[in-house]
Amino acid sequence: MAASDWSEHVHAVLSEAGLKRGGARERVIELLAREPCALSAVEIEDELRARGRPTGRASVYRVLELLAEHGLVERVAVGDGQTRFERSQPGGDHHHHLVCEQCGRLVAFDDPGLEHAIDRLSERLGVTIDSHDVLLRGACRSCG
Amino acid sequence: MAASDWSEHVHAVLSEAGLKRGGARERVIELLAREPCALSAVEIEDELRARGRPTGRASVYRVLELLAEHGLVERVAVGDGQTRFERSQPGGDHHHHLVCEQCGRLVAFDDPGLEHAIDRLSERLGVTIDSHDVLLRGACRSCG
DNA sequence: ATACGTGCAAAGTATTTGCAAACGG
DNA sequence: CCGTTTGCAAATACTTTGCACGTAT
Repeated sequence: MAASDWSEHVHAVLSEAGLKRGGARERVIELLAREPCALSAVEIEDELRARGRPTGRASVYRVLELLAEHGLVERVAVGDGQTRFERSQPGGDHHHHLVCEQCGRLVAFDDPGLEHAIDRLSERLGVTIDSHDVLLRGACRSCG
Repeated sequence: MAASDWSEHVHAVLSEAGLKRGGARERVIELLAREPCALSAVEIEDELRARGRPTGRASVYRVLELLAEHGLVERVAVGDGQTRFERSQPGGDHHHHLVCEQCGRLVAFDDPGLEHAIDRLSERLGVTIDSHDVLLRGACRSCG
């Protein structure tokens, strides 16, 4: 799903829910649409300010919470004390992350074998899995 | 590895590192030795106080940090704003967690298929993976 | 008009740090 | 003794909440 499609999808869902548009929300959505990978609320706030579109921190958090409730963004926990967010891929398509222990960068990847292993695991355990996260720590290609 | 073995192992490593024993550290280690699954610093502090062995919060954090540095505990991030800790299994043996969205409980499991999928993934991506975490969200057996 | 949206400031929670006193080897 | 460990309190960092004002429909 392209960035612009995601943004349209978000607007459709929110308007369907009877919500109105507003500046802060538009700014956060626009930013997330272009930045596909895991940003924290503070990073979003800083980036918006840097772009000359300062936005209240509370609004950023509220927008992210709203988007998460509607399944429009995913929360990504990297294990530092911050929650990161990224737009979700409605096609059931999704990715996971590798945190490079040297440069600190977040690298996204996907792997059908991994997804398959999780499906089989769900059957074996006899539990229902709504969502899952896989976090790898190691050295990325440039650092390794 | 049994609880008492872990505790001995911890003492051996720390004494090897030239560290001295102290009350707070002993209390945290003893608790972790008996509780094999993911406790947060605050939970540890509360539990110790409940057992009539109150321990300063800062000490709990310092002990956990120390144990983590020596690879004696693993950090487990469940995505609520807290870091949890559990003793690590030196046999290379380790487990992952399912967070039940209904009762909030943490269920541990392990799965060779999953570990295998991650090994193959590491080769495919051409990266070095030092460690990994898998977090499932869903309904546990009692709730599902 | 009337709900929804926003920003500020204050409060809340998790974690870290500075420091002086207590303690272990 | 001397360096480690501890506890308290203060500082930090992230996130949430209350409230008055602004705005979209």
